[in-house]
Amino acid sequence: MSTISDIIEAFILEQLADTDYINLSRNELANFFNCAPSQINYVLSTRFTAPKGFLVESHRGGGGYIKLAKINLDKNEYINELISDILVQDIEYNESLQILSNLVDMNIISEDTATVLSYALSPKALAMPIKIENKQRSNILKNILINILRGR
Amino acid sequence: MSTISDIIEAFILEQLADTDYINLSRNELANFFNCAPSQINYVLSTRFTAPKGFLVESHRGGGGYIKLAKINLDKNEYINELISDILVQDIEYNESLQILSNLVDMNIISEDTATVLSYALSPKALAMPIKIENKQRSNILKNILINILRGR
DNA sequence: ATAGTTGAAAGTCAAAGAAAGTCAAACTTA
DNA sequence: TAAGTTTGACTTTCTTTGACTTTCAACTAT
Repeated sequence: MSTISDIIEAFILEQLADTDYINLSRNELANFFNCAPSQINYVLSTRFTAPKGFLVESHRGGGGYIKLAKINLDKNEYINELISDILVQDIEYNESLQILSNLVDMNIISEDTATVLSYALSPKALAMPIKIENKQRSNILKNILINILRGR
Repeated sequence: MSTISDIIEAFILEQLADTDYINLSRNELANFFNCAPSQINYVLSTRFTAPKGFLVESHRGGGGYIKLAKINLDKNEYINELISDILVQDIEYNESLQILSNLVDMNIISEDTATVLSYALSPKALAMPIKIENKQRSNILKNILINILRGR
């Protein structure tokens, strides 16, 4: 009935119960649960996604780790909506400016930061031989928001 | 988990805390930390790089040493150097973090802005089916700097 | 003095080791 | 059968180690 993935999920959730983030060792976890290391990736990518309120960050190599953080999804409707509805699509430069200005109005980022971000999201900054500008912009914005949510 | 390299980095940073430069003995350091001498080179070349604001100078032979100095650049000089020398190449995530930390030190951007930018420049934010991540990062940073220069 | 020798540094580079990531095939189960 | 799960081979990234090289200063012998 309950799969290994469910059990691992429960285990991780428990670790996360009274703290904002934890550091995992993929190999140790896999060893502990007697499963393939990639099973951990499977659990993380199916159960600990951004829309569900989690942020995953990792390092490879010696001393590598996986950091798993909770983000506060219910704090702000607008950001939630951005992450799960709006930013799943490609975003034009003008739309992104509108979003930035909203974020400033809501005191989520400062005006200065918005200005710098507008440079970062400009068509020139994202110009590339291959035409994926709007997807990039969307992806960048989404990542900013997810990380901002983690920090509060 | 922190590696030997991290520990050596912290040790060196502490030595540097209240002075502009220090002289290291590679062999003594390696001996102290019980590692291969070349490990010191590894730490220096990955953690004490020019974009992060360090200058390494050394002499071989008897009485040899490694001199490690913090450099303090003039604002505009630094920005110009970044634009014309460093950001003509592709930039790894770690390098970009070093650049951001420098920009904060020099009061070119605020700490908050740097944090948000670190999200925008993270491998995840720039992940795309096509492998142009480092070029994108460089391009975005360059555009930010050009616009900052223009705006003052 | 001058050239050559020696030993004490530091540098280089590639191989080995230690993580985590990817992806598709095989397996389960509703 | 379709969706979700499990596994394992292969890849990528970062760290550690060691063998070999280069440089320099001090010492020797002429």
